[in-house]
Amino acid sequence: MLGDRWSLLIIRDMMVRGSRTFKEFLGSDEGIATNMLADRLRRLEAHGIIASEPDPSDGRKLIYSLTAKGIDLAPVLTEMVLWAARHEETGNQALVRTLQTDRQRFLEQVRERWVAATSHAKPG
Amino acid sequence: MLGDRWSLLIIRDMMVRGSRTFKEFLGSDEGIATNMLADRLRRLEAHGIIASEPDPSDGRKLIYSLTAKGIDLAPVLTEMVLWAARHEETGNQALVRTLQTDRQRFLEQVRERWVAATSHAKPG
DNA sequence: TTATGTAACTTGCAAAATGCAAGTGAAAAG
DNA sequence: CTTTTCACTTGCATTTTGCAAGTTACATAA
Repeated sequence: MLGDRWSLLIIRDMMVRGSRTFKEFLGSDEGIATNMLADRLRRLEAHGIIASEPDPSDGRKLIYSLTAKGIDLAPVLTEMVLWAARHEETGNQALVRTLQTDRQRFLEQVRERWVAATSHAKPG
Repeated sequence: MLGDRWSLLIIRDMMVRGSRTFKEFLGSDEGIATNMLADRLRRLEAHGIIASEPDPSDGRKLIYSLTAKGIDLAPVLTEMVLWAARHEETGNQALVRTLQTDRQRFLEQVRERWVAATSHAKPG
């Protein structure tokens, strides 16, 4: 269900880079094709990992966000980043150091940010 | 590099079920085809995640084992299992409870078992 | 020591997934 | 009202996957 090249990268972009729209996902380093991106977003939404809603200030845009199920993948992604840092050339040095220093704190912050963003999006 | 359907399942089988040979991998629930399995084992070995050596007591068999890089994926797999347990129907209830109770202890045991197995395989 | 079995693959081929390039339609900007 | 922008879709070539049927080297049983 996450066993393909793109799904976890999309989720990572949402969690780490804060990507929220189709165009922002396209801007990621890996270069996903538009049809693939559309398909993966559809599947992730079907699996309840992300949700989408129209942007109130721009009718063309859709805002994608992580569900609770999606944000719960943070520990998985975190361990992947730490593993890659130990054994592969790694991209985001700043993130790696943050995680190495205090992973638990980082995870709490991710969740807090998510709760804040979620609650003001759907008040009630 | 782990972004395909089979690689992480193979590693999981090695860590959780203790699979060590081609045939044992084939016996897994998911039903991987022999050509796929051969290809994935080759790739994982090329990436330094697993290693293989001939079975001294049976010249037909190859014994696959996790490298240090491979065993370091244990935290990733652990978090995946916990995530799946929270949000999906989950298979190995006993494992899930173990992880929920004391993940850190479990990871230490995995590593100890690996060190023991590795050191008597290559003494020195 | 010959026949049979088994382990770890390989090969051939059809089907599915992927990726590129070029649309499309609706909404926003100029 | 024309041009852009955004989120896609479509068509098609390429690549990956998966099934079934070999193949080769070793092991076991008669």
